Amino acid sequence: MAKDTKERILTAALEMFSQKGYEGTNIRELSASLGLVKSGIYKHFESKEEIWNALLDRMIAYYGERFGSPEHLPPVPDSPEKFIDMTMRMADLTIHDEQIVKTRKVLTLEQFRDDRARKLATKHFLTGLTEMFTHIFAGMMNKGLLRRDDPAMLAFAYSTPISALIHLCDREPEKTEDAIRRIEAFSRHFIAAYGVK
Amino acid sequence: MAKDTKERILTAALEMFSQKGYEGTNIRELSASLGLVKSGIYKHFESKEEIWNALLDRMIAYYGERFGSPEHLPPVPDSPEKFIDMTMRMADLTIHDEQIVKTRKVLTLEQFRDDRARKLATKHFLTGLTEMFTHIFAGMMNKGLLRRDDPAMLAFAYSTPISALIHLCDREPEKTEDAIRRIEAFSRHFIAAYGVK
DNA sequence: TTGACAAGTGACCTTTCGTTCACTATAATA
DNA sequence: TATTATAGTGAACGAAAGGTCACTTGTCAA
Repeated sequence: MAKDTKERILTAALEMFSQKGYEGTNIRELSASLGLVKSGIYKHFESKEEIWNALLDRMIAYYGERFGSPEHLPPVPDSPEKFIDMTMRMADLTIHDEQIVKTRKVLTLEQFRDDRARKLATKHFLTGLTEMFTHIFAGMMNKGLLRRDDPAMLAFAYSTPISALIHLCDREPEKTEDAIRRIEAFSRHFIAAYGVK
Repeated sequence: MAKDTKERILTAALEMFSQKGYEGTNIRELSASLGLVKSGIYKHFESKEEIWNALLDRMIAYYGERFGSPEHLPPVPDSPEKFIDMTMRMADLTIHDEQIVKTRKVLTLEQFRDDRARKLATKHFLTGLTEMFTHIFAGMMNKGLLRRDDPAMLAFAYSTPISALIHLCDREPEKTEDAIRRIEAFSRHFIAAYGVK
């Protein structure tokens, strides 16, 4: 039982960093949560900072694989109802997927301290969703589902309110159900305002 | 040189907490930034945690004074152009006022650790602006400046994109100019979509 | 002038931090 | 079977953390 220890350390580090931040996390506790004694960690990483950097590497790579390339863009929905479905599926995933939630929390906590975290935070919190919806809205306009307008502006106007509610879920998980309802209500309102009648 | 030391400590604490977070801040450095030696601080506060709580008290009180009561609501603008002016003045203040910026950063960093910070963060980042614009939009609908619609939904759709750009400024200050331009562009787009022609 | 008190100092305490190191157990390789 | 690399242990380290305390200084009221 060995070779995956490095992975297990990173997983535990994501968990702790997302709850207590980098400074608030200590190696003893981190090792203990893996059933190790603290010095054991140093067989796999040279320092706490190296753990942090490896974790960021993983988060950046994961983001690239998952959202980075055009072929991962979702298909353009061909009805308003399917558009709302897609939004709700995406929201559900991003709110409930533990790894994604923890990644967002870590980026929230470390965005002012680490430059790579800063950049990745902007992608997660702003540009990522906006770019995705820019593509979708351009497609929907071509299909006549949406009024002709600046797709990037619409994408910004659509994704940032949803993003705000996702942050709310991260901060106050007990409001998750309400937030999901509000995402759907907002989505329908948006279609009512910009959809082609 | 004496009685205001408590205030100076809180000011310095806001500065440091906003940059390094609570855990990342140490009392020696904090005192040094005031020209004190660390034990001097303990003449004014019993512990680091008491400084934190006092700072939160101040932030909560300040928020209450400034945004908490109905009489502080801005007047309902009586033209689209004045509405945009008001938005831009507010954005400019909230992006450039150092105390407000530091408060947002502290709340960002400590929202998962401290319950009062959690609640205040939600006010700062979501409900505060939304409530304000709900009032303004209801007024503008009455004046015939805005299409009749759910004012709370419009306020949510209007304030959260602006909030996202404010967060961007906190995170990447070099993008401030661009963000302010985008706030204005969004504001005009919003009026074009929902304003009465 | 003196006494009292608040403000600030510097040495010191304990705890906890990240890190090191000599050692052991294990399991695959030669 | 002997060897060797790998993973994990436990004691110890120096540095830095938060906090205490006896002491000095400066200010103002009595």
